[in-house]
Amino acid sequence: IYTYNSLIHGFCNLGRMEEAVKVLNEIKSEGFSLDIVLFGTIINGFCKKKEIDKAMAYFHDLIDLGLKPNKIVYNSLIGGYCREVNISKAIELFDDMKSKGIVPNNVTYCTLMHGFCKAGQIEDAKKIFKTMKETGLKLDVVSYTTIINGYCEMGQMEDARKLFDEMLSNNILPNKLTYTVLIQGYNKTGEREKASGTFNEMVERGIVPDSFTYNSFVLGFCESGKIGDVAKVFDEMSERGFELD
RNA sequence: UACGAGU
Repeated sequence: IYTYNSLIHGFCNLGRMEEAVKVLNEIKSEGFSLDIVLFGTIINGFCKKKEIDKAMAYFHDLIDLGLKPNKIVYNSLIGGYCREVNISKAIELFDDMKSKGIVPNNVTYCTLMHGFCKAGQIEDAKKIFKTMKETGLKLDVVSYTTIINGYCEMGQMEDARKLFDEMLSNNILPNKLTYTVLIQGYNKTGEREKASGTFNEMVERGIVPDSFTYNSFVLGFCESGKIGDVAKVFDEMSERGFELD
């Protein structure tokens, strides 16, 4: 059943849900019973494909079979609704999960914060972040990067930087996503020097930029018409063995 | 064996 699940997971990652479902049905016809992990895999697959209705159908199926939805299943579904910016449905599930005694974790909260940010509800995202601290959850790099990204999208770079510093003082190490988010934020506000400073800081910390980081960084130069700097970065990328696509 | 952040 682990093997089957891995196979289904693979199809889900490729977005090939018809085949994922086929494997799931094959398991049933071979007389195995579906477990919560298999449901979790298929539900998450449909959530990622923005087919939340199908995901919800499996959610009801598993309940009908007498299985109990767990934290992962709820997190996936909450993420599915957030992806289509249906915040009220996401919150409905969030409440439902809590009413069943399931305690939200970092993933749950980050998913919600991300959803709020996407919906432009940064204030609500901030509230979630506050709740996370109050409940004594161990914030991690994803928690911080998610909320920092919310501030960056609003162009509130002073606050973003404050949170970044707070993160450091809590001994949570930023990664390339954290830095990329900051660079994009500085691009948004037109603070080119800070974008460059952030990029340099990242490299000094020994964090290796990837194509997302470089793209964001270069975009800043493009927007200010500094084509010469773009060429410089391209050269550096080639030296680092990056294929320019 | 399934869930969260960046162009």
